Amino acid sequence: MAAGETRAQIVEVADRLFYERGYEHTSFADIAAEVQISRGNFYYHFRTKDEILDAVIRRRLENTQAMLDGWEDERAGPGDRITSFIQILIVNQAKIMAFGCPVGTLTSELAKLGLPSQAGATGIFSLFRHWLARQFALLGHGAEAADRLAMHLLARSQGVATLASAFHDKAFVEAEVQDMCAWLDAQAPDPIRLQ
Amino acid sequence: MAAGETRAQIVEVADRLFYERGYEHTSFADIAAEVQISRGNFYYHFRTKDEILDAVIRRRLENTQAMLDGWEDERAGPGDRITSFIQILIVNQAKIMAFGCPVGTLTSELAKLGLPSQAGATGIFSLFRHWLARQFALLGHGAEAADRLAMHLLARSQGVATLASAFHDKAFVEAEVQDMCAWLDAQAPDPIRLQ
DNA sequence: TGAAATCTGGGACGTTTGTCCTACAGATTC
DNA sequence: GAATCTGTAGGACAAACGTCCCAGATTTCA
Repeated sequence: MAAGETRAQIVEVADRLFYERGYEHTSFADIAAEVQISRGNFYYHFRTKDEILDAVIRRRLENTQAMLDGWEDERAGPGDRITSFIQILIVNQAKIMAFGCPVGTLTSELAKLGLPSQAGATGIFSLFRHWLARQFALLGHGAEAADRLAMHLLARSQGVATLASAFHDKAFVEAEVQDMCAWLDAQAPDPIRLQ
Repeated sequence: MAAGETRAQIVEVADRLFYERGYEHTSFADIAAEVQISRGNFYYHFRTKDEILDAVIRRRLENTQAMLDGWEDERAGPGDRITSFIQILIVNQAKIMAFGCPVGTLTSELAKLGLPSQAGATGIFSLFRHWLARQFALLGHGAEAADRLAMHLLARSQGVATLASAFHDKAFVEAEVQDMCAWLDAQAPDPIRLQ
């Protein structure tokens, strides 16, 4: 098999398992079994668990950045782009109700484990934060206000994800998404609303 | 030592360690070391890890109920009581910034582990949910609207806790708390506001 | 073609995990 | 005072963990 291919498969499976089972509760053997390689081969690509975690976080950073860039290309107005962010809760509803938000739950777990990779996981949050802040700035808000709005929206979506996985309540998620969209509509400071 | 005393100490330490390190990352040996008892003695009181988890969840249910009951006695109006709930984020700020919300992070972890105790952890959320809903009902909202408001506020505080532990941003927590209090002020449906 | 580099499989290591057993100390009861 | 019950200590167990080594298979390239 090609050089990077096995490695990429490992990272992809690890990414999924870390999300579904948690980092600590996922073992080398679990990942190797799903990729269908031996533990020895695994060790050739990743020598420690921290290395896999770093690779997974890097992968998530790249995927997140790509998703945000994609929205920036597809969606004409900043309001529509922010709406795309809010709609993640609908698009990924099934997974979120089962396992929570991938970013939030990983960050929480790493915070308790006290691993240095915690900073990387927070970095994924930062991508969303700064991207959202930029969109709010495009809506006409000053830098400080835009960041506050970004953090506010990020917090709300995190809260919805947490309660969604606790109560498995689809109607609650939909109501909150609608509420966030309505809130967004009210955040255009100038009379020219979302174009 | 008296019968229940050692047992109570075990549950108390386990409660703290499950919060600070996570359930999975806390071992029998960790708890026994902090209580300063032998693993053998530990086994006399709790035969499996699930038993400790159940005891910890029961303890949290009781403590939470006691806290809510206390607010019901101390605080005259439902608005003040809800404010007490929001203020948890300020009172427990240091711990929340370090380890997140005890309820939210435990629920997330158990959801990934697929343990049957997950229902118990969600029960702690339910205590807050129904207590908050009752307060909103006392403010004059119908049962359905009161529950929606309760879930909304619960979600917001969860989101703030998650981002607080990710970014360690004290100012953000304070701004969100202020915002939630302002939001609460606007939720009195009749002209007679919080008394 | 043959040597070198890359990739893979299978097993081994020391440690830690949850779980369990047994022996003993102190109190309680008859 | 003997017998019983309750609480404690310390060690033993198999399994799983992260980590590591090494002998081949495969590919690369001179």
